[in-house]
Amino acid sequence: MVKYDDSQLDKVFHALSDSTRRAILARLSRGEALVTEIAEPFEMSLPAISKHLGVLEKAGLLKRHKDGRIRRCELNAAPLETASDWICFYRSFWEAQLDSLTSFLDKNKKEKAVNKKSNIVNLIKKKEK
Amino acid sequence: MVKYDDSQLDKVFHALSDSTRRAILARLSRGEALVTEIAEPFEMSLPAISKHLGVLEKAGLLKRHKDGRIRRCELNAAPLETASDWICFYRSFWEAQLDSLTSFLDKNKKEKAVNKKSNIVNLIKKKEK
DNA sequence: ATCATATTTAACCATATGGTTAAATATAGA
DNA sequence: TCTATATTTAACCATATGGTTAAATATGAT
Repeated sequence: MVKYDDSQLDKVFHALSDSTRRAILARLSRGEALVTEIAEPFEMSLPAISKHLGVLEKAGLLKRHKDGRIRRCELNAAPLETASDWICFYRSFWEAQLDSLTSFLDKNKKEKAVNKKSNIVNLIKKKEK
Repeated sequence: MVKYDDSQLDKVFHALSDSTRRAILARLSRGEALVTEIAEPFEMSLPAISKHLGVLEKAGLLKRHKDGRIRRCELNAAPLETASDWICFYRSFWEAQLDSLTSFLDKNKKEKAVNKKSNIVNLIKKKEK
């Protein structure tokens, strides 16, 4: 297993563990926004939002650009790659649980096979709908 | 953006936000284990480990099988798929930041293109080592 | 200079978290 | 039945978290 930066992962996963913060990231995925704009859809005070932005910033997921009186907030998705990599280690486990296609896998080409299987599984899911 | 179960994601990401718990999952990825076995490498009391197991269990990442006096713990990676799906929405963002290959992408085949690009990026990374 | 706007900081509060030790529980074995 | 083993529960503690309101700060506009 590859070695990850524990304290970085702590911060990123913690930042993602709150639905308000996930919603803020979703908002920023549609483009930069001012603090006030970010806060608007939430029934929460501005200081509360400001704290959430701080948590996201410390996790490296958000960058604040001071621009006169206002402050533009920008998504910085890079740290999500580390989180994604960490989770991906477990992909073969959840896919093995999902069904029994795993038995077809050529263990020497595990990663490629897993990707192929993933596509098959998605096709099956779509047909079921 | 697809709709996710917020409280489920809250629990899973929170469970992942602690390095002890991530280490426990890593241990379980090598196979089932007893509570005592899980606790062994940590400089922490058994009740502390027991609490961590509780957090993982509530997130659905761990299953405990009572088997006489002992309790076997098993990894249940399924909830990680939801977390992975959530994060994957942002893949194009971190890849766009990574370099400028993005400009080659056919926006109508974004997902396929992103996968292709991902491979290219990995190749480049390997060459750099 | 004054006032309004955008945002953060400070001080506070209730609850959650991550740890501890000691006691309780359940079961295996002598 | 008595004792040792495996694990959880209870009670406690310090710190962190997520929220509040009020005050401070910084800048733009009149």
